[in-house]
Amino acid sequence: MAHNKKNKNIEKEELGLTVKKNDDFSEWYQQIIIKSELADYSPVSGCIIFRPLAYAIWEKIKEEIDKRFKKAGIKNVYFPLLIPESLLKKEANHLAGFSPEVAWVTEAGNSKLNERLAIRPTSETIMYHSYSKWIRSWKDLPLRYNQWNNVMRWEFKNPVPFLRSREFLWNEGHTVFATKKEAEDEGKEIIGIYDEILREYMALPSLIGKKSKGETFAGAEYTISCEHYLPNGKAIQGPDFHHDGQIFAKAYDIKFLNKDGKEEYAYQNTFAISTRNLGIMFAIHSDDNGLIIPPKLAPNKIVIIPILFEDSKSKVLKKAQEIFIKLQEFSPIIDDREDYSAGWKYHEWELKGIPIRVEIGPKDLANEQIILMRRDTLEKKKVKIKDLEKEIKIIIEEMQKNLYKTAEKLLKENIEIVENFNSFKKSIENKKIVYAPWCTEEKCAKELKEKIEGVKPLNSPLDKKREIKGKKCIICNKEARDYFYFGKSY
RNA sequence: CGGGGUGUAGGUCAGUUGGUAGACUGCGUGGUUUGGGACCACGAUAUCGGGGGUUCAAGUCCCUCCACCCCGACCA
Repeated sequence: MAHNKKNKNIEKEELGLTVKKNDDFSEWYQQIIIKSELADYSPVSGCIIFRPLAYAIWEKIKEEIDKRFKKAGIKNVYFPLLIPESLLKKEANHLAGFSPEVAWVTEAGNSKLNERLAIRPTSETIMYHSYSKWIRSWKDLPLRYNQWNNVMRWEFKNPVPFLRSREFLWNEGHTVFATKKEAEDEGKEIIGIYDEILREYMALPSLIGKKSKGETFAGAEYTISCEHYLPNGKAIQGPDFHHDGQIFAKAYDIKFLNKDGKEEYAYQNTFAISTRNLGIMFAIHSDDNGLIIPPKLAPNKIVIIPILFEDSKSKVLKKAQEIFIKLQEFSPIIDDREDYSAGWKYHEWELKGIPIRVEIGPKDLANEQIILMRRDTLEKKKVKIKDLEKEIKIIIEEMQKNLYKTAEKLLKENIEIVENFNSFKKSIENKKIVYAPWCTEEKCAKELKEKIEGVKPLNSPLDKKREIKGKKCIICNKEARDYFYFGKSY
């Protein structure tokens, strides 16, 4: 009956995702985030609430990176949230880059402050103020500090959970060296750490390369970035590393006496990975059934669902409990709620991205087996209970690899190499990232942006480049100086 | 910040020429169920985004502010 059909539709709308990833990415993404209980909106526009699931994933990422930073000799510190306006103003480029999106504290209680205080959009200015006091001699170097904190950038575009929020969490590494070479060498180490975490934990490939002049961090000499490709055809920047040369050192007076007793400005780097990468990861891996979390990052890797019938309930529950104890290392969830059907639970946990489901029912008891379902392929497999741990470990490995492979395929299939403007335009219209020769002049980047909305140079790979000799810039047709990736940016 | 759209129960939405608040879902309790979104009964839940105005009467008309969504300039 029509009435029933209508009810059925509403029911579906309620519980699961109502749109497909390929049909309406933006709506799909929002539903993934809200319905899987990763995050929720807050009363402050652009500031989201990290619910336990999202925060646990972030904690794990943070833990792995932090471990590697510490091993590399980087120490954690904490600097204040508020930065006096006078300090923020010291480096002109840096200020120009951030001032449009700085939030200010102007009052305390009923009294106006003498000087406005910026809520940090990033901490160079306040940290370097101290650095200039702390660094006196070559013996004080290198100084390698990092902080895990929140920053605020008052974006005017619509906020999107994780991908573009006004407050976000990140690490900001701020290091100081006596020589340019030492500073630049650190770049390889840091990008190596970020890349490892992206690949091994988040199952995300990226395009690593040097940013163009126009896209370089405000106040840096150059920027190395990891660029990702989102399923909606947009490119988005992940972790980055900036070599500041002596620019900040000169603005903030960070000098030291070298071994010859001569005064020198220090060389600096800054680097960061933010909670934006959570959004990138959720967007790339998840599907029409809901969230998919790479198993290495999933706080609960397994959900055990006992199939309960009146006559066998206690036996099945008992076995499920045994398995629950046996699988503790995977921090399992046991869903023994009696007021929901098994099918309902399957949908719920798929939506929430639990990597592996263990089904156990009366038919399985006799054979000492269970059914395993993996979230990425939705494949089911019968497994003997004695082989459970072994099989789960295999599936976790395979799933982690498979997610990476699928993400890599998405990235590779969406890169096209072009050498003239017309095919460039066509590729961009087809939502590709384009690899093309460029004269590297900023006026060409500007012209490009005017000709094709939202397109910008992403970066230029550090190695394995194509031969640039003899190639022409796809915009001005003059001699090209480098190959760059271009794309519509998120 | 510019252009467009939307705000009614926790969620999705209905609400006719203005006449005083509805559905489904979810939530609570009890019972029957449970191998891919089961069912029955009862129950709680709305300052109709906020403020102001027109009117005998406003969810409905007008003004204003706010929030959210889409598209742009900016950005991790």
